[in-house]
Amino acid sequence: MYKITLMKRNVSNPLALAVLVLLYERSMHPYEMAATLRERHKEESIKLRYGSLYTVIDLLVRAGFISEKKTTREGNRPERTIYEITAAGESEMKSWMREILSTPAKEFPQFEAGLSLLPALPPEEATDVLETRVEFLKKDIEQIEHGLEEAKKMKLAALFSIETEYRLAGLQSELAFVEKLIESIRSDGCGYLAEWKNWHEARKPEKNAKNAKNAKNEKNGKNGTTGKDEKNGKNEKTGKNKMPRRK
Amino acid sequence: MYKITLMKRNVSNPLALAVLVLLYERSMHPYEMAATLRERHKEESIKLRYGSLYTVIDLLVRAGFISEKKTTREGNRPERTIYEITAAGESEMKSWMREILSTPAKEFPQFEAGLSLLPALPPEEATDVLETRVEFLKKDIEQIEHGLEEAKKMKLAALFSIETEYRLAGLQSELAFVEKLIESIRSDGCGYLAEWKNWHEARKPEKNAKNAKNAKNEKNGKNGTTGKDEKNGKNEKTGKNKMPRRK
DNA sequence: TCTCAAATATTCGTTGACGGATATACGGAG
DNA sequence: CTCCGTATATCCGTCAACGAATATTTGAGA
Repeated sequence: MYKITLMKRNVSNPLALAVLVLLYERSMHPYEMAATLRERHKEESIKLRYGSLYTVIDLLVRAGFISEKKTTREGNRPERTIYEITAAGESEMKSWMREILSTPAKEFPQFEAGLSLLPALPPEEATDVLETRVEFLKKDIEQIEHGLEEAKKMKLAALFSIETEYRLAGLQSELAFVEKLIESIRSDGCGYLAEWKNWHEARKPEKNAKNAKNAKNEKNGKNGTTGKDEKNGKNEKTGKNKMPRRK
Repeated sequence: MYKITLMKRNVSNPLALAVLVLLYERSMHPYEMAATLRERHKEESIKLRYGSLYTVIDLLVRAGFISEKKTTREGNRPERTIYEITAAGESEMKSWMREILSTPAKEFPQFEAGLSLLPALPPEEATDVLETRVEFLKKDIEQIEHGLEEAKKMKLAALFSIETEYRLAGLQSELAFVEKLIESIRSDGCGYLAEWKNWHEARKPEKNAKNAKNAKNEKNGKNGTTGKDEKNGKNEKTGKNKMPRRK
C-alpha cells in the first residue's frame, strides 16, 4: 500500500494539479497548458480560466513546485515563459493524486443544498421544478451516451475517458433519485404533505401576521431540536472553526 | 409550469439562499441563523463559516434582499442586529430555489478531476488508491445508513432529511463505479494497460532523458489531438471566457 | 498590400470566501 | 466574590478566483 498523506495544501485548486501533471509530461508555457487541456477535453472535468491559470502557476512557482525554465521568442510570437516541474513538484503531484483518488472530499453540491431547503417551496411547485430537472438530466445523459457511441465508432473507443463514464453514472443515479422523490412527494410517502401545504397556504394571505406565526411554529416543532445531537463532524481537514451549539 | 429564470445572481453563495429561507420563516440575527442551521443539520449540506455568513448578509443587504430590522440588547448579551427579508428578497429566494432544484449546475467534483488525470499514476498504484477509496466509501455509507435507522427508531422517521438520502444514493453509485473501474483496470478492460505501465517504467531510470522523451511521445499520440474537435460547451451560464483552440 | 478577424499570450483590478482575532456575558468552582 | 471556561456575537485582513482588458502575430480575402 502507498502512503497517503492528508495535508493542508498550499495550492489547492485542482487546476494546479493539472499543471503539475502536464509539466510532468513535458515543459511548456501557460498558454500551451490551456491548449493541451482543451485538446484532451479535460476542461470538462477541471475548471479552467485564464485568470486562475496564471494565478496557480505563480503560486506553484512560489511554493517551489515548478520553476521558470526560459523565456523564448519563437517565430515572431509574443514572448513566452516555459515552466518545468521540480523534484518537489513531482512528489507533490504524486501525493496529491493519491489523495484526490483515495479520499472522498466533503463537497457541497448545489442540488443537495436545494434539497435541504426544499420545504421553502410549496409541494406542488417543488414537484414541478423537479420534473424540469428530470428533463434536463435526461437530455444530459442522452448527450453523453451519444458521445460515447460516436467515440466507439471512431475506434478511439475505451477511453473517451473514464471521467465521462463517471459523470454519466452520477447523472443516472441522480435521475433515478429525483424520479423516486417526485413520486414520493406526490403520494405523501413521508406523511407530512398536508402540513407542508398548509404552512404555505397560511402564509399566502400575507396580511395576517398572527396566522403565519402559528403555522410557522408548528413547522419548527417538526424540524427543530430533536434531542439527538452532534455526531461531531471530525471528518473535515481543519477541525477548527467552531460553530454554535444549542443546549 | 413555473417560470424559471436563469440569471447571473449578484449573491451566489448557497449560504445566502439558506439565509433568505431562514428569514422567510422569521426574522433573526446572524448568530441565530448559524445556530438554527446547525440544529437542523443543514450545515452538512450547506457550507457554513462565520466569515462567509457575515459577508453574505452584507451582500444581501446591499442587494436589497434583506434589511436591518433593529438592534437589540436582550438580557445583557452583546448587541445583536436582527434582519428581516424584503419583498425583493422573497421573490429572489423563490426564483433561486426554482433554479437550483430545476437546473443541474456544472460543478467540478475533485474526484472527477482526479480520474481525468489518472494516467499520471502507474496502474498498480492507481488501483491501490482506488481500493482505499472503496473502503472510505463503504464506511461513509454505513454511517449514513446507521443514522437513518436510528432516526427511524426514534420515529422522527421519514425526514432524517431528503438531502441525506440523496448523498447516500450518490455514494452508492460512486462505490459501484469505482469497484467496476478497479476490476476493469486490472483485467485490462480498456486494452492499453501495457502502454500505460511502460510509460511509467520508461520514466523510472530518470537519468536517461532520451528514453523518457520517446515514451512520452507515444503516449501523446494516444491521448493527443484526435481529429474530432469541439462540441462547443454552450451549456455554461456565461458563454464568455474563450479558450485556445488548436487547428 | 492593406485590413480585419482569429489565434496567441499574458496582466491586472475587483471581490467574495474565510481563518482567526476580538469582545462581552454567564455560570459554576473554589 | 473572583476566576475562568464556554457560549454568544461580530469584525477584519488576507488572498485566491476570475472577468475583462491588453498587446502582438498570422492568415485570408478584397
